[in-house]
Amino acid sequence: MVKWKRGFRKNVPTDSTSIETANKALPDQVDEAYIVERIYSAVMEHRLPPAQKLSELKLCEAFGVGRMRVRHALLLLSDQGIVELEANRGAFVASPSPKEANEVFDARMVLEPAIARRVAIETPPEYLAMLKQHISLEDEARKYSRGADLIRLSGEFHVKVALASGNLILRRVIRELVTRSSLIVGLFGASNHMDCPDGEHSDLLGAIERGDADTTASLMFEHLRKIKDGLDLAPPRPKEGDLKDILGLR
Amino acid sequence: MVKWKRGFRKNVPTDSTSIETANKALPDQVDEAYIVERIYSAVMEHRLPPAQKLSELKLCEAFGVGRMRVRHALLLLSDQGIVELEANRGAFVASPSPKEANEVFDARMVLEPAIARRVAIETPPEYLAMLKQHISLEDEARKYSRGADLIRLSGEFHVKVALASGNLILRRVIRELVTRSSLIVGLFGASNHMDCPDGEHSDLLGAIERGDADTTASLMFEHLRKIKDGLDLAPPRPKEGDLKDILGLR
DNA sequence: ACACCGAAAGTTGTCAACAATTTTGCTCTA
DNA sequence: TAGAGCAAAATTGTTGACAACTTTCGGTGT
Repeated sequence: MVKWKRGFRKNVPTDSTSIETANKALPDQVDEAYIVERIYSAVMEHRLPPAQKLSELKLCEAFGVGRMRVRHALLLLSDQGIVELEANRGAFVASPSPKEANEVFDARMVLEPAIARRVAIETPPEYLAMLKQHISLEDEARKYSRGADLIRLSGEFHVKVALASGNLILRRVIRELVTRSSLIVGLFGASNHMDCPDGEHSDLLGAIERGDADTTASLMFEHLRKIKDGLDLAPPRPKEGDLKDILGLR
Repeated sequence: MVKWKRGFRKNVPTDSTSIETANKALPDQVDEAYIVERIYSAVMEHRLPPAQKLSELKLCEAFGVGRMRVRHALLLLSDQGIVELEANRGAFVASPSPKEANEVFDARMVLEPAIARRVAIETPPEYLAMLKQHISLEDEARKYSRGADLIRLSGEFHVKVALASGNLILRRVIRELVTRSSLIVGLFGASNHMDCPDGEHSDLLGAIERGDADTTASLMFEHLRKIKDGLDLAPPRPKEGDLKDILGLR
């Protein structure tokens, strides 16, 4: 994310653990980019639910870092729509409104087909191999019903397609949208897990390998439409105060 | 940019003046978004040249703000590639390498035709009017040879096209790329100002009005290609140390 | 004159204390 | 018991001082 060209950051030895549950050893250097990265991941894996409070203190302890680092990371995340800041109240995982959800998928349906088309037209072979390998990872996760992995992999596939364009800017844009989509699916996803349609990624890769640009683009478009249609965006999310409606009182 | 939901930071007219020289009355309350906005504008108008040092102290004085605000703004800008941070050395207006320049235009040539196509297919009429008015502004600037305005307007046109999709996410993405393009044109622009070809924006708008999606997309693509071809990206910018080569010594 | 070295000045990075605001919990009253 | 009001606790926002690092400048020796 943010790179310091000549940065040396001192060690922060801590065996403190995770944001929530996972326990990976912390790297020697924890900078904003790392914190952003971890929160990204946690959102992608539906481990951080929308509207989750992200307390500065707890994040400081979790990462073994001063408050400044955490605040910087949260500022960056808020700029990308992953986190919402409320003055004097703190940071919360974003909780997109149906309107915003629409906007995100709308944007994806415009951008991703174009990117996929471009990838179909010209892909460095190493990226093709990467995509193939990714599909097999997805298959494996599906085979053994590793749901959490499947969710993450489903999103990552789209990021990797963008990466296969060889253009890191495109990757960054899509990554941001995919992460927000993950929140959206968590919020509005219907019970029947239509969010990761079985063979579609594989079909897409097939079209890319054949160099069939038009098919690739339209497969991507339909794929996204299907995901979006699987959501339940109709009823505007209750603002606070509509609780009575929700609970059927009144 | 960053929004506080319950913060009363009065927001401010975001019109363009310079950071350094022009003196518009500062708004009552200056927040990060305002600073970011102003630096954006200054870059768009080629008033902040690439590699320009952005000293914290000077920015603090210019905006009449504490160091924290300035640092937050710089962090956000660096995340968007407008500013580069070097540890212990400070912030500089980004100075894209030819490779990065390629990447930016590459991304634009993938994304913008897709967005323009979408706009051609379906545009709310108020946005059409906005685009028309913008073109007349450009014409006027050209007529009276107001070069600085023309540069800014040329870039803004692309942002407004994205805005005409009605999708603020798309607008944001394009705005970021256009701003970086402005830096790139400043760095690599050939002397003959091919950067803002005369009638092309007008042609584009024509195709949009006709609802001719394919033509719109291809006009946009060619337009960008023309701009990119007008750049001189061939010789990798000298890294420090290659001075001897440049001067023909050795 | 030139290169090298070191101290001083200037700039950025970090931390801790303080101020402002929200949230929590308690008490009192109807 | 429910609710309003108030004080305490907790959390966030801000400021200023200090540490770390870079750059500049002047002196020294060759």
